Amino acid sequence: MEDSMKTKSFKESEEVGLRRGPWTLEEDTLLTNYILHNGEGRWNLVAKSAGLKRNGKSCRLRWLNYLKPDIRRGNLTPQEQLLILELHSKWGNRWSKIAQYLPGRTDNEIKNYWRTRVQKQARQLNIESNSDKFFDAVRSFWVPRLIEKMEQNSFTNCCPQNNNNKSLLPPQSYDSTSTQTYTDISSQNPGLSNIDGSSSSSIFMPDLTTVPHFIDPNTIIDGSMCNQELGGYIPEMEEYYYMGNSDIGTECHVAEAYEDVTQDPMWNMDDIWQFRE
DNA sequence: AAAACAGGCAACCGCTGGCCC
DNA sequence: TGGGCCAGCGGTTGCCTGTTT
Repeated sequence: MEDSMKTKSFKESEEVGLRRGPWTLEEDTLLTNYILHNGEGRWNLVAKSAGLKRNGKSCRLRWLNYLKPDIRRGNLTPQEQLLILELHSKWGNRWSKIAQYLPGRTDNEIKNYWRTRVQKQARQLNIESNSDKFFDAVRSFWVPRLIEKMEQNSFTNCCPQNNNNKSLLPPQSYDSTSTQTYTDISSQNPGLSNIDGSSSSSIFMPDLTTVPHFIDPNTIIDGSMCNQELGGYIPEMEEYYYMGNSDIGTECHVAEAYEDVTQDPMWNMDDIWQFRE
């Protein structure tokens, strides 16, 4: 960034007495309390009314990326990573659009993930992160390994329960108030037409019938709840979808155990790339 | 133990497009 | 219709923290 521009902006902020840099706990509290009582509204007004010496932009960013109650924290799950890969292949760096399909995740977080993890791996492989070569590497190695992780997760977190009880009762929701349902939207949403495994121009979303490491059909039955995690969120429909297998339960909630694995270092992206060795 | 380095992420920036007057 | 204001977006920076030397 050009120094002169930076200096100018900084001076402008100083001239009107605006704070910059990291937010304090007190500022967070002021902003949160104000929004919870008055709603978001115009951000410049929010900043002023809340008694913050910040500009509206800064308040908006802080709220959307950090303070908003439904923000999810922790590592991205393999499911989320797959979805990001898929959606990025469709839309490129349209972070906010991609974020719409990952509830609780912010565009900033996804962008950071892409730059720090995906592009890092591309660099280490010495290939362009948007090149065909990289896409091939992702399709051939990354996706199967992510799916393998999901499979492990199925056995670790879901299947013991299901082995004891074959019922299709949904696991506990991570948000007990949520009534969001899963729907097979493979035939409903043209923008996601490839998620049912049919042929399409998409290169990332795992084809459940052809990806070599994918769970076998028997596992899908026994671990049906787990495998409904192979999906995403459709903002327009306010619904979750899962990929294919429309014969399994039509309503399901996100497993609580699912939250736990997001904290697990097993989801570290680096070990997914061990094929390099 | 301390310095150097690298990675991750929060926050900032300028640009763009939509809305309103 | 055009100008100003604002929110939202993607790109970039810089700080903090963990790791390595």
